Amino acid sequence: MTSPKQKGTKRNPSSPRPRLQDVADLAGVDISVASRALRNAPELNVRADTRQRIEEAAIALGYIANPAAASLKTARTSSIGIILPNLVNPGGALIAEGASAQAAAGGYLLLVTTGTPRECLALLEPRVDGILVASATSERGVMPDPNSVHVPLLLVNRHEPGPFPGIVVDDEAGGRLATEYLISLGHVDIGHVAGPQQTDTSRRRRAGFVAALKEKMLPVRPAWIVEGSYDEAGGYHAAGAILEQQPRPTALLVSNLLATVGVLAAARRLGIEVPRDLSLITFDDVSLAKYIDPPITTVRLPLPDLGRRAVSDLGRRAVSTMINMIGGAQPKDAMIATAPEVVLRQSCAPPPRGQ
Amino acid sequence: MTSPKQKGTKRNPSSPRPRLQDVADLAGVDISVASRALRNAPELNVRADTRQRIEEAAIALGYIANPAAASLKTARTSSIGIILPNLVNPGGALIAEGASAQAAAGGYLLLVTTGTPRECLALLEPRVDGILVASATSERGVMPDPNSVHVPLLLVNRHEPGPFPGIVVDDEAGGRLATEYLISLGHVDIGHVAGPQQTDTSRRRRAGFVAALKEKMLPVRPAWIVEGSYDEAGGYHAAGAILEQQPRPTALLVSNLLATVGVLAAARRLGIEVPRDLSLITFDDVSLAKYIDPPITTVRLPLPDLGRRAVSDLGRRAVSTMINMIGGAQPKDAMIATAPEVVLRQSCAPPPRGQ
DNA sequence: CTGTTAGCGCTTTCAA
DNA sequence: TTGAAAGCGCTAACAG
Repeated sequence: MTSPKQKGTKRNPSSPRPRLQDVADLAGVDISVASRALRNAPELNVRADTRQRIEEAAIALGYIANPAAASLKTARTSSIGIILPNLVNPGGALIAEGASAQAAAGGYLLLVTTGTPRECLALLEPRVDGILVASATSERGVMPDPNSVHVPLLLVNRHEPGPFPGIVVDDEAGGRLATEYLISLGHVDIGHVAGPQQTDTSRRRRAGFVAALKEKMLPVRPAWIVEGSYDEAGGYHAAGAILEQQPRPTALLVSNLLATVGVLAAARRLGIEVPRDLSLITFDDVSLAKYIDPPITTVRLPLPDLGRRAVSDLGRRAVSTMINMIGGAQPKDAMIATAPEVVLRQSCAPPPRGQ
Repeated sequence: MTSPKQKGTKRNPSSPRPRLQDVADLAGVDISVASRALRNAPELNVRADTRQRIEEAAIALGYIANPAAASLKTARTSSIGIILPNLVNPGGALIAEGASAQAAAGGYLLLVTTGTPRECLALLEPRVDGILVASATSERGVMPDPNSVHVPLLLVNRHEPGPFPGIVVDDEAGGRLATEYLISLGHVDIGHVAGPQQTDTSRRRRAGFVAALKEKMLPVRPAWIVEGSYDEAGGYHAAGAILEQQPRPTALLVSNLLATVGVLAAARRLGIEVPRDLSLITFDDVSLAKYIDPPITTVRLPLPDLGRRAVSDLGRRAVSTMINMIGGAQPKDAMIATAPEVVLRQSCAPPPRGQ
């Protein structure tokens, strides 16, 4: 695929990158003046015409500052890191896209990595001014020693007791709202395909589910609450375990959309028709939800369309908060207050007669 | 969300990061010796016991090298950048995950960004040793001026005439294989929901489709080849345009899986049953394909399961190639040779009688 | 308003 | 085998 022995070749395929000194020379000024002019330094002190010469020189040369050098001097990197469990689950991808947009707006580059915080930290930490963690954090050994992290760290969509603040959407309210909606349709026997209970999000969604049932004096049956991973296989197996029981629930709150695809597959296998025999409601209002059969009723947490593409508000807020933290703020856990809403589609119906 | 005025606060929440000098002091050696010892420099020249003292000191202090300083000195960053159109489409996400794994294995950090190459370049280029571009590149104005890129650049899953090499899987063979499979079932009237024709991948898939039809002396009807974006909406509208025609095809090759979800929705709307009235085959063998209804027959290009999760072989190879390029290699366009294969599921059947 | 200067933390000759 | 020293490109005092 590549020629085998080429060791001595020049690394840069084209001309070497111009340095600030080159710009200064071309503009006929000192390098320090060029530095101030190009950075709009607060104590600018550069005449407008001088500055224009410098900017023209920079453009003429295609000058781009060397961030390593700036970083060495200023001890900041203008980058923010985010650690996700993976890229294929739409929840994380949405957060990352929102975060990326907001970071760019604030003059930061977002570095996206996948894995556990422990794995990613050594690589990421020295290259960024702050780290967002959207991976699961509750299991032992996935979080780094707090003493070994030297930049602000913010948990996204989870909070944990401990030194690190978290920013979350109100998943509990979402779980509660979804459950109340099912109850309002007449359902009494409601189960829950829960997400991995080591994630804070899943625990909060489940807590909302349980709270709603209790409030309406409906029974909470532990056998109808089954945990599964946030993907099709997780939903498939958890739903199988619930739906093979006798009696079985007439409605299910499912942890996320991918799992719901698995739940639908399990229901088909068992000859259970959605929504006639079984109502389904879930989270993550991404476009897939409205194209599958039946279109899935979801709870939308604040992940609105901003601009031309779906972009995660949570990701945006996480980055704003992080930029404040980099500036020295020490926020406590924060809850994004936007009220969740049910997006009606066709996966819910009143319970079958007789039940 | 954050306390408003905290300007003077220390930036680092905990102790300052230890420097190499601290390690050297603790080990009682010169900083340059510590540098060599920790990096396993080729001309090592450090006694084993000295080296052990240094390593122990590094661990005791939790030393992590400052990449900005190293980078400034060595003019390399140990990072590779990848530019994707977005994170929500599983194709790109898979490539990024594979690339990330391979980069880590080679001692590189993968920086993931989304957007057009032109947008991302200034931010990315000075921070990485090489750039992978998996965004669309054919439209005018999305690629940067070749003279302004000073690091190796590799196009992933596309190739274009011009200065930048590309690495692709054999999408044309995939399109051909998929079409031949449909023909082998007896289909004669076959349409194609094509991806955006400004992407090289889509053009190659389409070329394979057309080639297979011609080879078998079957008619190629332009009205049955409709272009749509790589998402549910794209598939929905393109399929609508094809299936509302009279006569309509009995089978469709669809550009990707998300689009196929849209095609299924369009077929439902028109009362067309899959696979009885219409066979569907697509690309992207991700887990969603086997859980939706009906499970979708796909062509698998080399994106095998490596390790515990689906990881893109294409992403891995792109990174290996890039690491060679960083070392000076100048590869030509490369085609990953693995033969595509049909993954049989339930979206294909012989054409309905009479046709 | 502009120029001089002293490093940021690390790597890499080169001399001891 | 180790140590001394010169920067990498940029920023930020401070002096002119």
